[in-house]
Amino acid sequence: MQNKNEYQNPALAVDVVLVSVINGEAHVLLRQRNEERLKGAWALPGGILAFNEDLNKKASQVLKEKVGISQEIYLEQLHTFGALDRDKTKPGVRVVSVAYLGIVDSSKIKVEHSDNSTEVSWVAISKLPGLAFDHQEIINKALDRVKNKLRYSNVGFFLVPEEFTVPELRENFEVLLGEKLNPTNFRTKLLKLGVLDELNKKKSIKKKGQPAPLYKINFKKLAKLKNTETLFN
Amino acid sequence: MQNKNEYQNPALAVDVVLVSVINGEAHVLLRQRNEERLKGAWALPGGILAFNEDLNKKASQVLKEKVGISQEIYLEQLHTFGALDRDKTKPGVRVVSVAYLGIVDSSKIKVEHSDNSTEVSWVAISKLPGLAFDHQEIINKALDRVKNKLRYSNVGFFLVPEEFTVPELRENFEVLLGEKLNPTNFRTKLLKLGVLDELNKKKSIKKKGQPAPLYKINFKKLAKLKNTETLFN
DNA sequence: CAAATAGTGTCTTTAAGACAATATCCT
DNA sequence: AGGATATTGTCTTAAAGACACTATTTG
Repeated sequence: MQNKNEYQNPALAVDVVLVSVINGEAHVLLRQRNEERLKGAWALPGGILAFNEDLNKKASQVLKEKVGISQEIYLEQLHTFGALDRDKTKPGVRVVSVAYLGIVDSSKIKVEHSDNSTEVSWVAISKLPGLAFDHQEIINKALDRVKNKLRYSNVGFFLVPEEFTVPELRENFEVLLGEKLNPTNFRTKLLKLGVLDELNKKKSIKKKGQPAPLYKINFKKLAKLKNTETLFN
Repeated sequence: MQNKNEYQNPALAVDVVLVSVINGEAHVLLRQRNEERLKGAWALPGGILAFNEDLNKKASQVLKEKVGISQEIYLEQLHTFGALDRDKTKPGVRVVSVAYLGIVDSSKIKVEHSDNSTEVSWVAISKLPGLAFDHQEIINKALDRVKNKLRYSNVGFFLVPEEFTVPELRENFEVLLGEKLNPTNFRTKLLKLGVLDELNKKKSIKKKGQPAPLYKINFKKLAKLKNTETLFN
């Protein structure tokens, strides 16, 4: 009955892992499926690539359609998952997933319920429910990638709102890297990069102690940095 | 009952970029296609993923089937290419390619003609012919990845034969990075990594000057290195 | 012995890391 | 004032880079 499989192509899905730090913990954006298949299960926003859809455009389109995000955000291709058993609930079905990683500040992101999602929500990494398919594995890979990229690139700047303080940014790094960073040295290196414009305002994040000055990223200067000019390298 | 749309999924190909340094220049392994489609064109070794084939196993299988390589080599997933126009010669055809990157020492690799390849050959980057599909773009991405990974990982060790000299390894780095490295400092850092066993033999690569001592990689020690312990970081 | 290549030791410069001192805000 | 948080400056240590010097081979 399934010998048609020989010449049938696997379906191609695009799944997106949006990562953000909220209240001192890493979160990812999940939706509760409203499709027939695995209805009610929590999963990454994703969709099947149609025959005439461009792969690179699909990720942002998935975000728009499934979770109502129409803003431009930082997205990069993460990895393609094609294990035979990645859908353990239905062995005959074959979907290969091209996963994308997005790094955002959740407060910038306006999420809307689409009728296609029962529920959309930022979920803390420590409180992830059982996820559909191999989405847990995809998330693990995404967090791993973030951790590495924070060290040898400047994607970390996408984690903070337009106006932010140095301790705020540092805390985001600490959360995702899983280690404390020396506040003094972090600050020194950050400012030496020369991509921050100081605003004449201050903000007290913790509601105690000295408020920290607010900065804004100078994206023109950021774009001019070489590959090797990062916070850590 | 199968949904008709499932038959309209794009085909999934796996293409492999094997990179090696030969005579002081970066090379990639190419084959001349003997398939009906684009017969005679130079292309990366690749194949279509069957419905019941595991993605991760496909890359090494492609190498075996298309260019007769049955050895275990270092392979990692590179990127998935899914532009609508990646096959410019036949707009109706849709193939999404999952590209893999392999880093090898070509002298270790035994290539065999399969009846499915007219010709198989290591081709210098500077002498690449026009390639099928978007394979030039895939190669560019591969070389870029190698360049980056040499700086923050230890994949460089896969470039040299079992027994090699420090200047040999350094030259491979220089070629792929596109810049000269200070011999003294390269050597110092390399030996400080502590993953080389010195053999009691010497070898004169250039047939002139003082012969350099031969080393062997201690893979046990190499495996124990942390992510952050690399030649450059 | 001269030319070529490899390796060693040293010095300078730069970055990383630790830490004490000072500043600012809140209650 | 006292606690909490932030920034500044300094000191120490480690790594990176430059370079002169020595060693070993070939012709």
